This record gives sequence, structure tokens and C-alpha cells, in this order.
Amino acid sequence: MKKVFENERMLDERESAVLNSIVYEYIATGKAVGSRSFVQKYSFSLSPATMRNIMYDLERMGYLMQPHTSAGRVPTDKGYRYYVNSLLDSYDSTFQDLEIEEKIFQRELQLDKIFESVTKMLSVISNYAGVMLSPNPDFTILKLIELIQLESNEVLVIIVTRTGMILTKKVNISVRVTQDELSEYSKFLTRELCGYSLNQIKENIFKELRDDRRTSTNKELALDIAQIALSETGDAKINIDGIENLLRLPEMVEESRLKSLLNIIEEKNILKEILEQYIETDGINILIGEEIENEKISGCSLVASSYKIGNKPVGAVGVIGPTRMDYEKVVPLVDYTGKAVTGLLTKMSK
Amino acid sequence: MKKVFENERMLDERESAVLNSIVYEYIATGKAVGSRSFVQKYSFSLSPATMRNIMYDLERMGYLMQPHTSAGRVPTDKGYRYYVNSLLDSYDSTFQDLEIEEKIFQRELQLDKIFESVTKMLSVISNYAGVMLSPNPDFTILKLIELIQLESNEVLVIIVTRTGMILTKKVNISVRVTQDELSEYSKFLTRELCGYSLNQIKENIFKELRDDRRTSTNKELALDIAQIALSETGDAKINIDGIENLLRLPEMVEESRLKSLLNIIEEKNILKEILEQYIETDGINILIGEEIENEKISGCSLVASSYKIGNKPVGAVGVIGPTRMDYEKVVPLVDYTGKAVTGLLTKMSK
DNA sequence: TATTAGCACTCACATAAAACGAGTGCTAAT
DNA sequence: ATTAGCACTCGTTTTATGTGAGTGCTAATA
Repeated sequence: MKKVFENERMLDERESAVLNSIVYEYIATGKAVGSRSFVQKYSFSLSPATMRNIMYDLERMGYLMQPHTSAGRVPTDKGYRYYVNSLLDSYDSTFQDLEIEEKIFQRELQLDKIFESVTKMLSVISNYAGVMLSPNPDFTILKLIELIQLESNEVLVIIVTRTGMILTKKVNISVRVTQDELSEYSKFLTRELCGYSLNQIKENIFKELRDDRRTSTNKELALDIAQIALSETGDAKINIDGIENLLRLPEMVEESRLKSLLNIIEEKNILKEILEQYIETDGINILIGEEIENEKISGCSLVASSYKIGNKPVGAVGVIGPTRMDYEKVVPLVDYTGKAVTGLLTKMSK
Repeated sequence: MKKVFENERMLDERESAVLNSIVYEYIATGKAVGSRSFVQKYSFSLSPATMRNIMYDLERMGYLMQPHTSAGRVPTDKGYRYYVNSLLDSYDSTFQDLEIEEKIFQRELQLDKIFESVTKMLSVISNYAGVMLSPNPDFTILKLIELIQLESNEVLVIIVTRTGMILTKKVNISVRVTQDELSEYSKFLTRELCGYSLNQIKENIFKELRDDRRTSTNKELALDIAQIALSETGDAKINIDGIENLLRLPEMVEESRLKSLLNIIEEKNILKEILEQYIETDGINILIGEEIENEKISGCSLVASSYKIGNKPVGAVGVIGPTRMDYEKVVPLVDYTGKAVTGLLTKMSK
């Protein structure tokens, strides 16, 4: 069925221009693009007939499709992909005047507040849904650990990271300890663990400390408590805002698309896993339609960017919208937001 | 226009039975109830014509309405209200075998996890949307307060309440203090403030302590820090789960209804305010359609119940659904959940 | 050889007319 | 007070019909 040789041909300049314009037009109007009106609107000095020939070629190569015979053309995922690639090629990531800086930088010191306001901002500006994957606590650096006695056999462990994350965890112990002892432990633990990422601590530092001759036996309990507290440091969290925007879109009213949305709301984990894959990838990542390899989500695109603390990528921000998304507007937004968050978090963890 | 005298008449037994059955039928089918098929289905020994007369009366009294001339009847808010009242009259709140106890009581010790699992449970079981209003921290009782030095001029204040809530707050101070001093302060504050609700502390205890001659001046700083930390203890939080369920409902696909939903997602505060009104009211509260006095929400009903810690009502749980909700199923669910949460929280704050 | 005019054909969509059917209100008989 | 009977209403479904923006193909043109 598929004509592979046609599939793989390079587009000549005219075809490329036509394809990009068609995608652009379709994104703008949402209506299948027909030859006559299109030629006119975009002032191609071509007849509709020639345009039809070009369209026909583009269709055979898999960039366009017809919703039904004798309708105009609509981009396929491959078509969008071509358009987006062209866009990214010519994309200049020096920012002019997006003027969202102050919004983000309103000195939100509470980390979870930052997540909320960033996702909100992404959704409001893009008019689609904003998402943000919080840093996995495991990759943040411990600043301070403190043990507080709640009951004679229950200890509250408080872990503060350089980023300003505050993790709390109740730990049950079998022996009795006094608050004074716990304070000692706190100092000991903070001294030894400070400066390492939670991950490093779990992987290496605990062992090293236990092996170390200098560690007195009664510090073993301190290590036990810390180890338990760190054992299940919560996962990265995902935040979504603005699904309302997606519900408002005409193309989403359709049955199957609506289901995609429900799935996104319902199982945030799906999205989380997808985003997690792109933490390590630098720059802008775009997934179009079926490129999101999850049967439950269709007809959607994701524009995402990772953000870092210092040089270490730790999380991601993004926008979810219909495949027919205004990439031209969303790409710089996500790119900028990623960098802004990087800056903010890096500053915070100094 | 309105015939007040008719409006206020009591329903006789037959009318009452008919009305309740019509509402029941409409809840079950979602289709306007017509005389002929209705008489047949519910084996009234009456002719359709008589039924029409009864319906006509019920309509004039405001319990029913016709979507259009020559369609069957549909309950008005007043009709639902009558039905729900009948239901509540005969409602026996001793629980048989709802078998959700173990789900709730899986010894979730983290309070926020409890909120999530309770709302999830409400939505899954009811097939509508579950909501839960967390206790306002102000009404929970302080168990312990601890100050930890983050920077030379930054203190992390940790407040643990009897319910197991853990509040953290960073406070900037102008003078330098050592961790040892802070530990002293922590003991002092815990000793003095423990056992009072955050509200009481803010309203009275601070003043009393400051007035108290025995309070040495260097404890003033401790009080200052605590006061700042307590000044903006976060509000009660609201949790919603299962809006997907509402989107699935056929009647919600309609334009205006969809907007209501968007409003609920978008502005959780609206819902929060509504729920807050019902914290103090004991037992089951039901708001039907326009009884939810907010222009932005229409076509929805809310079934809510407060929950307590000990004897003090502190929060609320509930279910949001269409006015055409299966009240018969939802009322016991919400009632039970409220009581279960009460039990759980009361136990936890021992 | 690439482009274009011309033309028959397709098909979603809009509009109108007709048939359907579940429902009503009213009146007169039981 | 109840009911049978009947004309009438009106949303829904079905069928028919026209419209228009679009197509593919062919043959003429530059």
C-alpha cells in the first residue's frame, strides 16, 4: 500500500513552502484547506490546479490527508512534524519581550506555590493546559535534617533540601530516646549528610558511615531513623492546570478526544512517565499526536522542556494541547518558562 | 401568575406517592415521564387520564414541569426537594454493609493522603465527583512547635497538631540566634502553647503570655517568631476528585452545564465557601439545583456532611452530581463517610 | 515538461417537507 | 371522582433536494 520510495523523497522548496503554509493555515482556521481559496489567500502565483497537484504529491508522501473525498487537506502527524521541525530550525531562542518574568519571580519562596503558579501561568498564557513535573526529591541536595520526638516511640524526621523543599516523615522506633539524644543525632546527621543528594546518601553515604570505625555504635540508631525516613521520599509530583481550556476547544467536544482528556486527568501517572523521559533531554521536546506512545491519549500534542538546578536537569515543564496547536506561540513560551524555572531554582539552592 | 394557595397546599397520599415515583423514574431513566407508560410501569390502578390530572396538579404546585408542551413531566428543584425529604424521613442511618471501612482505615497516617483517598473513594463509589474540605488548621490543637535554624536570619518553624497535621513555615528574623537558643524557645513554646487550638493561641494565649510577668524578655523573640509563623496558617484545603464522572453524563454535554463544571474546576473557592457554611450543621445537607446560591453553578446538586474531631465539627465531605442524582445511594454514602472520617480523625488526635 | 483551463463528479452540510409517536388538555359519559 | 375518546402539539426521525467548496482527470498551452 505505502509507496516507500515516495515516502522518503526530500521535499523541494516549493513543496516545503506549501506544506508549511497549509499547516499554518489549518492551525489558524481549523478547517480543511482547499486549493482554490488557499492559493488566493497566500498569493501563490499558481493556479488551483497546480496546487492540487502539489497537494496530491504531499498527500501521497504522507504529509497531508483528506477527511473525506472531495474535502480539502488536513495535516497528518507527519505534516505537523515537518512544520514543527521547520519552526525549530529557524527558532531563535533569545527572548525579546515575553514579559512574564515578574510573574514568575514574585519571590515565591514556598516551592509548592511555585509549581502551582508556573502551571497556572503556562495554561493562562498558552490557552491550553500547563503541566509541571516537580524535581524528584532524590536529586536534590540535603541541607539539614532534624529529628523531633512526637511520642516515646515515634519520631518526626524533617528534611530540608537546598532547593527549599521540606519533607516530613514519621518514623516509629522500638527503643526509647530522649529529645536531647535526638538533637545530638540531628547534628550528627546534618554534619555527615549535608551537601549530598538524597540519592547519593541512600546509595553510598549510609554504607560508608556504617563502615567507618569512628561512627560510634549509638549513632547507629540515628542512621537507622534517617534511612527509614529517606527510604520512601515521595516521588516527583505532577501538576496540571487548565484542562478547562482544552474542553473549550471545538475539536475536543468529539467523543474520542474527550476520552483522551479524561484519561489525562484521571491518570496523571501516564503523563508523569512521559515527561520523565524528557528530563534528561536538553532543549524543547515536542510530541505530536501518535508520537505520544500511549494508546489512551490521542489527538493531543505535548511541548515540553526540562529545567535544571545548576547543571543538573531535575524536572520538566510543558503545555498540552490539540495536535492543531499554536506551536509558534507555545514553543517560545515553554522554552522560556523552562529557563526561568532553572534560573529561579538555581538561585534558590545557592 | 403563581397561584400561591395552590403552592402551599399539602400533598395527599396519592399525590405524594406519584410525585416520588415520578422523580424516582426520572432519576433512573433521565427521560421525561409521560402518563401512559408511567401508569403501566408502576402498576398504578389508574387510567393515564387520571394520572394526567394528578400530574397537572403537581405541575401547578411547582413540583413538576414540562420541557415543552406535549412532553412528559420532569421534576423541578422543588420536586427533587420533596423526594429527598421523603427519603431522609425514612432514612435509617444505621449502616449495614457498606464495606468501605477497611478502605478508609488502611492506617493512612499522613493526613493529606487521607484526603486524597477519601475523595477518590467518594467519587468511585458514587460515580459522581467527591469533595472534601480539610479541617481548618486554626481549629486543630497544637501538639508541638519546633524552631530550626536555616540561615543566620532564617528560621524554619514546624507545627505539629494532634490530628497529625504538619505545618511548616519559614520566618525571617533580624537578630542572630543560635540553634541552642532556638531549641530553648521550642521547649518554651511547646510547653506554653500545647493543648490550645491555633485559633485560641492567636486570639488569646499570645497576649496572655506577653502580659505575664514571668515571661522573660528574651522569650519575646520566641513569641514573635511563633506569631509570624501562625499568622498565615494555610486555609482549609479543598479536594475534588472524579469530575470525569460528571463529564460522562449525557445531560452534562449540554453547553451551559459544561460551563458549570468548568467553574467548579476553575474556582475551587466557590465550592469551598459553600461547603464551609455546612461545617457547623449536623447531619446530611443537600442542596438541589438553584439551592446552591451561586449563579456560576447550575444544574448540579450537592450532598454533604460535616465531620468532627471529638465533638467539634471541623470539615466536610460531599458528593457533587447532577440534580438528577441517585440520592438514594449517595445520601448513605456521604453520611457514612462523614462518620468514618470523624472516627478516624478523633482516634488520631488522641 | 510544467502549468493551467475546463469539466464531470463527490460529498458534507443546510434546508424543507413529511411521517411518526409519545405526549397533552379537554369534554362528555360512566 | 374516574375514565374513554379525540383533536391537537411538538420534538424527533426520515427522506428528499439543493448548494458549494472541493476533487481528479484530460487535453490544451507556454
